[in-house]
Amino acid sequence: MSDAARASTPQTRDGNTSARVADAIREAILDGTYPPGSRLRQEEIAARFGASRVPVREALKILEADGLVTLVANTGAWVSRLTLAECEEVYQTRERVEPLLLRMSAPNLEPAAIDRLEVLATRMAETDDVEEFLRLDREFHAATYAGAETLVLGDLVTRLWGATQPYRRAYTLLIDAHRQRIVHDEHHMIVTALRENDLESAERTVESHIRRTRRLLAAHPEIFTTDRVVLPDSTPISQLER
Amino acid sequence: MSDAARASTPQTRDGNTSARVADAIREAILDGTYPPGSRLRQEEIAARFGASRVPVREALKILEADGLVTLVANTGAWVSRLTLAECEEVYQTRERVEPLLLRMSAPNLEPAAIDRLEVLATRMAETDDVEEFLRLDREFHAATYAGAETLVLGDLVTRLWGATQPYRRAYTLLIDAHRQRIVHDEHHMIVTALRENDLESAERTVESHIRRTRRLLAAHPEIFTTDRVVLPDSTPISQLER
DNA sequence: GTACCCACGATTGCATCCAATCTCAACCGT
DNA sequence: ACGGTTGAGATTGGATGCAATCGTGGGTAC
Repeated sequence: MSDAARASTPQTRDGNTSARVADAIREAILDGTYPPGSRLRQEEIAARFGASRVPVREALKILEADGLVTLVANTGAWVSRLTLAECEEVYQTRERVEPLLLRMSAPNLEPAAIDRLEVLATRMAETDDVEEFLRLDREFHAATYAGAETLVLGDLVTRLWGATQPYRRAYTLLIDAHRQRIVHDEHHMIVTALRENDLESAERTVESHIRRTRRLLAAHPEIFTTDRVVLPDSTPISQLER
Repeated sequence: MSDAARASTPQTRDGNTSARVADAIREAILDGTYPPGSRLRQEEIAARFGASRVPVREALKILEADGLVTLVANTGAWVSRLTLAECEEVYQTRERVEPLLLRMSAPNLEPAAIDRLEVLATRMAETDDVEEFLRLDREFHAATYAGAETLVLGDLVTRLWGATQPYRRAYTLLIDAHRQRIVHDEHHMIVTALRENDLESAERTVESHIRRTRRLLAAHPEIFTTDRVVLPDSTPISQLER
């Protein structure tokens, strides 16, 4: 264990190192540090977080249950790589589930929260940084669902977002962010529907919002077939380590 | 480690003890051996499966991610207990998701498979054993979804079923199985819709089938508030060990 | 009699160690 | 030259041991 690592977790024991490690790995996967297909070595991760391999293995099991990581017995762990079909499946599921979550959330959204949604949608239209675009998009929809006092469904949606995040990134990198005019229109439509308390319309807008993205992804199958993965800093990795 | 346990897993290592243990615990929860709220002690489980505590802990983490188990740091693991609100949430999610899964499955169901569905529905109407009723119900719907070549969505539905299984049992125990006439009618309606390849109708029938169950559960909140849990063999446990 | 406190046992959390398995490259045979 | 095989190194899987934490019961003060 490195001294630096030990310093960050002095000797206090919070009793949930594995959860912390799982969250950290999850975040690293979502922000593109670990792209799909990349290998996760227990020892390396353990060293990075100043823990032993046991909590790392527990974290990997958690992430496997989340669908973010694929484990092969006695062999190793890789960041899950979705096929186009699986990705479409996730999107179709989101089309059905997220409108419901929005319906549960909407009645509890304060006017101030809706104003903030508007701000987010506008900022999203203005940025041309891909990573910020993704972050804002995520934040927008999360804020949209923030009113739902839900445990199960919120977790589920978070999971579905997580599973498809790398492909959203790949797609956004492919398409110029400024071309996504309609995305911003849809976001503003959602805000309006929420403000007018038109649940029916809000549900339908989210649904078609997701469906449109699904179709666009399906129109770019090369995102799923290529071994080349472009990292956020534009460093191409031609052959992912196996 | 007991000799009996060691005999069942001689010294061959399959490399996925934790997955095996997780499956076994999951099954024990689903068949009512571990009712909601009961405590899961690592050492006891380890002894039961002839493993050390490490794979047991990994299994518990997996089950926690599945929502079947609730872990508290430095304190222990309990079989998750849903509130009525959470249970309704799961059912509402199922109302949206299962019709989709059925739609994906239906085109791939052979006529023979549909015949088998009919048999299952009929047998279900004839039995008066609660456990068999539950088993057949599960099998019926699983067979209904068997045509879907899906990884993500199938897993999701399985998970949702798992989370609510104990409450389905409690409810079924409450209501006389023979009174559930309408359940059988709904099942036969699903079979008919599948046979006639009427996807729209099949989707809607499943949806209202689930919705009806949700409403019935909501009409019996005592299932969720009581500490008394009736085990399948009718052994009442008044106070679950904490 | 009740409320608070402390110490002990029970249980979990994590690190270390060892065994089993896989990977990969060099080697051999054809 | 090419495909199959084998052995060393790398990596994972699991068991044991110890430290930290929590629940609980007994004791004490008020």
